[in-house]
Amino acid sequence: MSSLDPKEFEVDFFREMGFRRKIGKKCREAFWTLNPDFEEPQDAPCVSYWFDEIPSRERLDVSESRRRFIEFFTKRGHEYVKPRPVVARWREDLFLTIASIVVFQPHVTSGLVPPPANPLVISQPSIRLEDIDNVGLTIGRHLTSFEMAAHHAFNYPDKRVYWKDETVRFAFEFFTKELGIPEDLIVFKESWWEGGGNAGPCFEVAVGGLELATLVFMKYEVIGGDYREIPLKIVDTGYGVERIAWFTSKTPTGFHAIYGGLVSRFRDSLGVEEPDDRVMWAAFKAAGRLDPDDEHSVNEYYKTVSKAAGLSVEKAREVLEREARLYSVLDHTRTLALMLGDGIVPSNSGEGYLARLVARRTMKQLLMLGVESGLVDLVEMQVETWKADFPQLRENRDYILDAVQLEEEKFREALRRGLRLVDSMLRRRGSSIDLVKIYDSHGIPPEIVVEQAAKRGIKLHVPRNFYSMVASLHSGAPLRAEKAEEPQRDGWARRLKPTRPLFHEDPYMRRFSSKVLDCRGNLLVLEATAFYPTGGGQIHDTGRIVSGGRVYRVVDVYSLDNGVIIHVLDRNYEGSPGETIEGLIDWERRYRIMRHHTATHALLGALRRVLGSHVWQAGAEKTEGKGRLDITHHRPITREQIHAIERLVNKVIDERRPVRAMIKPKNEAEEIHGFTIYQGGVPLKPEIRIVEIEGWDTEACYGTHVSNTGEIGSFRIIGVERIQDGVVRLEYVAGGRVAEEARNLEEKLATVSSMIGSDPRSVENRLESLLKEFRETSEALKKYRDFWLKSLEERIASIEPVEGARILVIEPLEKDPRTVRAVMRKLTSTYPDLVIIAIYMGVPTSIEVAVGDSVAASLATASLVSGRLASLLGGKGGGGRTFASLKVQGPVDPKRVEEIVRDVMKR
RNA sequence: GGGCCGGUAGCUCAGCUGGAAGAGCGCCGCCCUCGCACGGCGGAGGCCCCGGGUUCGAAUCCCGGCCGGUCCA
Repeated sequence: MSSLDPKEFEVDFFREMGFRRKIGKKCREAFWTLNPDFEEPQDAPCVSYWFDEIPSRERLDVSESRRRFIEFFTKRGHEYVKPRPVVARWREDLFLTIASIVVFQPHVTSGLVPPPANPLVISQPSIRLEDIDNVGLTIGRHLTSFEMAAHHAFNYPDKRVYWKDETVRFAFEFFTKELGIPEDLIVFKESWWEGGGNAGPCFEVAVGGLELATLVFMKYEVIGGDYREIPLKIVDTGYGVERIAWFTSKTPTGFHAIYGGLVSRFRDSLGVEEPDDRVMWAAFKAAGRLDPDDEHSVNEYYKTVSKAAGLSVEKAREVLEREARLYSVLDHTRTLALMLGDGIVPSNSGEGYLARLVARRTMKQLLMLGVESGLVDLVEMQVETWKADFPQLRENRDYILDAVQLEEEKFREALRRGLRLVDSMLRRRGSSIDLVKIYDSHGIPPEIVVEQAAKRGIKLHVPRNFYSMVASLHSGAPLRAEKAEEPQRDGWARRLKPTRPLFHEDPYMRRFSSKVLDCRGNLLVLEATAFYPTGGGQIHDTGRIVSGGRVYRVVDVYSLDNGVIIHVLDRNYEGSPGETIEGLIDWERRYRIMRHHTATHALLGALRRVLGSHVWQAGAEKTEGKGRLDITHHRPITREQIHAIERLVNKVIDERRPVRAMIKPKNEAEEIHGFTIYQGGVPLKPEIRIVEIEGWDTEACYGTHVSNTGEIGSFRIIGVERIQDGVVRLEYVAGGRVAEEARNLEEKLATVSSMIGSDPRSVENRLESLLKEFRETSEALKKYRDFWLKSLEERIASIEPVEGARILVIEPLEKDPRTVRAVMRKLTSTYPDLVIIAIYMGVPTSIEVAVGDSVAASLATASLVSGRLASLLGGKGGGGRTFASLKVQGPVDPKRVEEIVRDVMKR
């Protein structure tokens, strides 16, 4: 926002209290304060940390900080809302929950769905990975995972809750009354916030150098660089729970405040010696001014600490670098636990990659500390430490540790592979090897390569802008040709009213009548339809539409965003709007699809029970022939697991559980069933359709289902395949298709049996004897080859040499030129004076020439022989010193070939 | 979803400026030994991922696909 209106920041409270607006002398930023001595807005990197000098009433750890905040706001009319997972399952445009407002985007912020409470208070665990490489260095300012405590108010045009003035008062009261911070130390800096398509003015609240909260007043929508005021005005605050803990604890680093006793336990496991208190407090004082992205600032930081603590700069750097690694391991392991605890499966794409990224950055830090393994133990300590605050860590403990274990193994494997490669590069190319390329293609962090090179006595160094070099490698022209905009054949239908979905009212309806709403060409829109449109992983129905004695086939059905369902007919519709038609669904097909669809839900329930709750649907398709479900899972599924899953689904079928569909308000559905309902995506509607298999599985779903699991009949998994790292695809059949599948297998077995002259009962025995026969034949063939070789040698013995070369022309019976070549090679290496010509008669005839070493040296090379042959026989060819080949169009007389070769030798 | 790297003997890989498929380890047999290990000699083991193309000739070059790895959205 170029022209920020200063009026945006004038609140009654400031006037009442006598706050003054100032501009920072160095920082040039506007701020509000009661303190006549403040000349800067009191946040890093503008001023140093000095909050250690501000007395705290009491020391609050993370849990207590959170509790106090929530209590403060619930006492002031805010309703508590439970935090959501750190994986933003309800967002299609975001992988991780990066702030509390993300919880309400986009459905609440756009006005589509009311907030779950208003005003509300929440403490939302959030993950941000942008600054992952700075974590540790800034001793607590940067974290990859943190809790954003927040109170939100949503002001609608017809319902005002509260706005800037009240928000600022709350902040002031919380900091002064609840935390006991002196009034004149609190500073409100004017700023501007943007994110997730929204924007607005904000205050950053800082005390003693540490920013503790941001108060955002979201009132604009950002559309292509333009700011448009929106009717819904949102108070979006963010208080750093970890910062409150740090502020009140007065520890030299944030990590000491957040992790408490875990710091020394990690210190012991990683072998990082505890530095002198003086060094740490010197770091504290200097860290506020540190800009971690600026090499110069980082060097200044080490210098400042070394001076204050009486150490050499090298020593200060060494100590602080080791400390930074310790802290980043503390931070990353908690982040990893949280990500896995909310069910992320590490992989090489999507949010899975982000989990892998965190795991690998952690292992890199461990390696740099000289620690080879033990990530699992560290994560386990985090789970133990935080399980009361985040129950998902306790619930998914086994999965978390197993996934970490696997990641550790995979990284070790990648490292082993990569390092071997690096080694051979170092040997071949020395110091000119490309660190960026090695990282990008093989995942070996540059620091590790440098270390490896040092072992071989080669000095390399990591460029300062290493990661931006990696980034620039990826920015190169990803411009793909935009898909040619399909001609909008159905634009006219966008203005129609939504089609009534009869398939929801009665999924068993197979014939219906309705009025034609509109039609163009072969596209037909009805008032109501029982034809299911492709969607939610379920394929569309087919069938017939009968009108005025004419019968049309329905070949495709799809729906527009506005709920209008379009039937695609096999030919142009000849009727007109208003007339009544009759629709007939291809019932056998539809019923199979329904069974596969309900089977899919039953299967997912079984998968989550057998494999764990990290299992999420990653894609699905249900057709007449089979069901297909892709799930997130880190390990290959074993045969035993497949059997257990299959048994469980069949049990659910036998239990005849009722299947119910119902429409529920979004908030209520989420509250009752949790986010696991969003397996197949997130419907952006205030009310969503829920399909529930009683006591087994509940999902938001648009599809048609049978009314009782008993109708699925039977279930069988017919295929399991790993389609990418972290994703497994299952294919399965239900009902009558199970018998068909069994029949097909049986037919195949019968065919195979008869192909080998047997029957299904004795097929194994027959195959065994065939294999034995094959082995014996192969051995016999080998003997004949030896025999052939011997007979050739006899012939060679009787050949009259020409100019000292013996010429042998053969027409091998062998089809495989490789075998013949082996023989030719063997002979020419045994008899260096030998020239062998092999002729494979055919169209075209191909000829191969092998020349013994001494002939090639003194008389003629193979390429010379083949060249002569080619020019005299009318063919093409060439070759090397001892071997050559050529092709000739028609048949060739071996005698003539021999003559030509003799001539070549005589020259 | 995209970029990059790779797919050759059971394993690890070399060969990749086109010209007769290789090494080390492992396996089998023999020698050595009372026996084992070591050592020595000999041997078996290959759809060079698949499909097209270029070429007299492709593991090697080109195009497409499959699979794996990796980085980034």
